[in-house]
Amino acid sequence: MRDPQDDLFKALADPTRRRVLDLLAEREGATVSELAAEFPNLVASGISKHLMALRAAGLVRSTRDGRRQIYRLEPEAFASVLAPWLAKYEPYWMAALERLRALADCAEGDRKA
Amino acid sequence: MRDPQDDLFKALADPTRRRVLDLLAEREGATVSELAAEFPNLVASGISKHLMALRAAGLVRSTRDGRRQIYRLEPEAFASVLAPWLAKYEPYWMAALERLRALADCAEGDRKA
DNA sequence: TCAACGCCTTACCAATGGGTAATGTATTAC
DNA sequence: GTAATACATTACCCATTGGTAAGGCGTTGA
Repeated sequence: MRDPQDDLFKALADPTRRRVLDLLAEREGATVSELAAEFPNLVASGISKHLMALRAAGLVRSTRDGRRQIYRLEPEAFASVLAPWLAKYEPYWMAALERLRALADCAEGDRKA
Repeated sequence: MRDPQDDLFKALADPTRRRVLDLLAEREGATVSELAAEFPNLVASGISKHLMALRAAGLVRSTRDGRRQIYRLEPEAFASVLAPWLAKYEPYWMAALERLRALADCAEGDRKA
């Protein structure tokens, strides 16, 4: 896998990896063991492998702190790979997004009523 | 696979399927054979399977026209699945996106100079 | 110094998934 | 009616991948 776009989408294809991203978005940095604690049905080494994939895709970044390794979200891949890809379909989903927003506004109106 | 988010990201994980989406975005609707013609190293039935996956993910929609089947982009999945997912990371990649835009502006400035 | 810790790496297994080939099913053309 | 077209579907093969278990390497604390 050399294509960064392919790396990114392959990395996002796994639900465990998406959950890891969610956790990192909430916590603003976490160690492997902290993340592994959130996955009772998984071994720590498995999380490590997932983090490798996320790092290869440029979605996370790791810094050493003693014997621990802190993982954080790396927004660069979002901007340099995902955003350009999304831009190609912008005319298509913009319209649908507007409809979604209208629906949300409508639902909000219902709650207020 | 029951989770729509999982279906969508799994569907986007394959480069052939992303290319199909690109072609559909350019052409505004195409048949299976038209799409298959763009993939010399693939058999038509393979394209059909990919289109099934894309349809299951809600990324494309198909309408019958006699014995042909026309496939189009379905923006609904973009808006109802992808957009909410992106929204969670908006604070992260917004900053990076701004930097990217600044870089683009810089490059444009260079070309003008 | 040495044992425990935190993480990475490797080897390996089972399951998934992309690919083809063959068959089935409408639909069109002759 | 019959043949050809346009896809869908099924069965099957092989490569990839998620998962575990075991071992390695650097770091920390006694």
